[in-house]
Amino acid sequence: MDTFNTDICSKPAAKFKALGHPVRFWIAQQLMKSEHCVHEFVELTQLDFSTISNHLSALKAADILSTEKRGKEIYYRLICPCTRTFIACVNGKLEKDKG
Amino acid sequence: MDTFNTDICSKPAAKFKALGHPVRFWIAQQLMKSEHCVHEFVELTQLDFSTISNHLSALKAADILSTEKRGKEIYYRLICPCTRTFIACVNGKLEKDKG
DNA sequence: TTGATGTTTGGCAATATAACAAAATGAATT
DNA sequence: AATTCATTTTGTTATATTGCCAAACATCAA
Repeated sequence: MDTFNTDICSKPAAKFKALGHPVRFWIAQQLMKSEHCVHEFVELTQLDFSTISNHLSALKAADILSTEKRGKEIYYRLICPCTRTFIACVNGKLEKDKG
Repeated sequence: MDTFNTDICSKPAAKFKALGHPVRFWIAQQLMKSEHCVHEFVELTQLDFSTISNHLSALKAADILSTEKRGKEIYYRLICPCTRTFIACVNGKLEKDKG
């Protein structure tokens, strides 16, 4: 076992923390299928633009999302495929638990 | 895209939230290699027994850990291998970013 | 009963947090 | 240059959480 070291564990933990909010988890889940831009998320949540923007910033700060500007819009997408895998697995487990 | 639904997203998000704390992330990481019991974590963190116990409870409540009692001790282990995979991937990414 | 191993509860102080509104940015279009 | 559109940043408020410790409680084995 390793001795616990805050500095070492804070960064990876922050990634999980970023996904640990219903709205942010939902966003990541939507991005499993394809990229999307801010106003699409706003429409489907009924939340304020700024609220969604802040959630997206949080995910980006945790290096979970990347952005690309095309035309007037900014497209968000998942950086790491393992996020997809883990989300899928978590969802799978939850499905099983139901039945 | 799916409409956002709090009920649906809260449970999976809670799993991420559970891992979104440095100490809990570290615990999960240690359990990637082998099972351990409470006092081992206490020794290596210098935290109170109750503090560690609460962190373990949080992870268990999120269905990330399972327990087994053997003799005097209670052994904790990771339930889902995909957690291992995701942690390894997150760590790998962070390693890359450094270099 | 005693000792070892964990859990639960209570309390506190600090911190975080989510959300909205309004102002600001910046690119693209006119 | 001015305007418009998409998004971000800032300010604020209220709320909730949370992490931690300490002390009490539970369980089991010797």
